[in-house]
Amino acid sequence: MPTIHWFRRDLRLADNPALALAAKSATADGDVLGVFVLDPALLGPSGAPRLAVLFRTLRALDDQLGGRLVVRHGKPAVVLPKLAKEIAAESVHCAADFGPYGHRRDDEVAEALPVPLVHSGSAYAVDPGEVRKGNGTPFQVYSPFYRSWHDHGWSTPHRAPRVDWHGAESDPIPDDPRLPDGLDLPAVGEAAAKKAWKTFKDKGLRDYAGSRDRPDLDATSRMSVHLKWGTIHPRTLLADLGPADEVYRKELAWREFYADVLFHRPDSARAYYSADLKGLHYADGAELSARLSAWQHGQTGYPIVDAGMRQLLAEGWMHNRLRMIVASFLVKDLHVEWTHGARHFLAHLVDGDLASNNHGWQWVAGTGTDAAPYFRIFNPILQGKKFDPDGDYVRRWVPELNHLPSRVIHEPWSDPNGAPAGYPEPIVDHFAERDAALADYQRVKRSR
DNA sequence: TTGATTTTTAG
DNA sequence: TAAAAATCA
Ligand SMILES: Cc1cc2nc3c(=O)[nH]c(=O)nc-3n(C[C@H](O)[C@H](O)[C@H](O)COP(=O)(O)OP(=O)(O)OC[C@H]3O[C@@H](n4cnc5c(N)ncnc54)[C@H](O)[C@@H]3O)c2cc1C
Repeated sequence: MPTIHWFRRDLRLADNPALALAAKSATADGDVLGVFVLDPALLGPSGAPRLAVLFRTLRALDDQLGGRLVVRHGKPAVVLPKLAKEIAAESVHCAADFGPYGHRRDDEVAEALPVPLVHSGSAYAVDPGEVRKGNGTPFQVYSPFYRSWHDHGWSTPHRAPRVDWHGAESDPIPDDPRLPDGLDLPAVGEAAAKKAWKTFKDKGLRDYAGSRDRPDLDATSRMSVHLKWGTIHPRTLLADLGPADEVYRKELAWREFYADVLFHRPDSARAYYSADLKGLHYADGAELSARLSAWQHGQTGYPIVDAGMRQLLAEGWMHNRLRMIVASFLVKDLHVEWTHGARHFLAHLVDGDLASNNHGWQWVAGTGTDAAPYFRIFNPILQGKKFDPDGDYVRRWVPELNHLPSRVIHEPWSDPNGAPAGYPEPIVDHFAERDAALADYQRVKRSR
């Protein structure tokens, strides 16, 4: 009898424990049916790069399965039972999916299925919820989590199982949405992920610690999109790291930390982890929409912010340093509640992930666990000068400023030749807004 | 992990 | 004058 492997965020064959189990469980030379459920709730309001990356990843997987990947539109709790009956499957296998809806949705699926739903593995080296403090409570601070996580360890990667793929009727994988002209999305799929990792491991890892904060250098691994859809598993990355690669390992551990936090506090996906700052004054009405729109379209008049936001719209990716700068600017300079920014990010990032994104935002907004204190306010001019010292990153994304010398590119209004035409004036005065944010913070703190 | 600004001090 | 240290949110 055949089994079903339900592909979720594990769109790969190698080191996929659930798939291995599905293959092993198929009795009497049975085979495995691989299905991906295109749940509208999973996609949400997604930008074109994000959708294109998913569809391309699915196409790559379909190729690996010799065209046998079964794609079905709908809710897992409806699609999977139907499919299981259709092919008289013996069991359904999948990786555990953590997050606000993961478990609840899976209970629903398990209940609706005529056969067992078997979980194994997850998208993390250490499953969320697995490491805890000595007293059994979850970690709230990163560094002790890291030590415990590291001590816990993980298995070495396994090879892809040999699988005979079972066919069934499939909905077509949707065509790519219209993309901006000349856009180069990253190559996706398991083979591309492996290749990208090898290139980074050989060429980028050594300089990572020193260059990871420089958006102009493109010195990071860009593995986030692959980790998002599971075309590579973090175990594979971790297995290649030596003692000298501590900095990179710690970044991977942040992803695992946030997943762990979300596991214990599923509500923190959309709601404040800590409600302490709920009383801050935030823009609303017409002011909110005007500011949000200027920010989203990269028209704030702060070059480093605009460069980042334009890259996000165009490519669906932004350097970590830029994510922090633009998030800080939205929350502390434009006084827009972090939830608006998080929604925009999630729709457009090709690596958009509930745990990392929402806790990244809560880190910036000062509402998360182990977050940056609210009073730590980024100065967008200084950040630009420090981390994009020659202005090359800004020039790449803000052509209006192409001609400016490095000296003034992060503050074009101070150009002795006058502010450049076609580029907006600063939407707000950073120093005034900084003072306003601090004053409001004091007010909220006093009132508590 | 991921600041900014002001003040002090070395050269 | 720039780097280091102290202080500030
Ligand atoms: C406001 C904000 C929102 C973010 N949203 C997301 C998101 O939706 N999805 C996402 O994957 N990352 C998110 N991050 C984290 C980080 O910015 C990206 O993971 C990173 O920029 C991806 O590029 P990279 O793969 O080249 O990173 P590298 O520097 O090469 O890091 C390697 C891997 O480590 C992990 N990692 C690195 N930094 C972080 C971090 N701060 N938090 C969690 N994991 C990290 C990622 O999986 C990344 O792929 C967010 C950060 C902030 C500040």
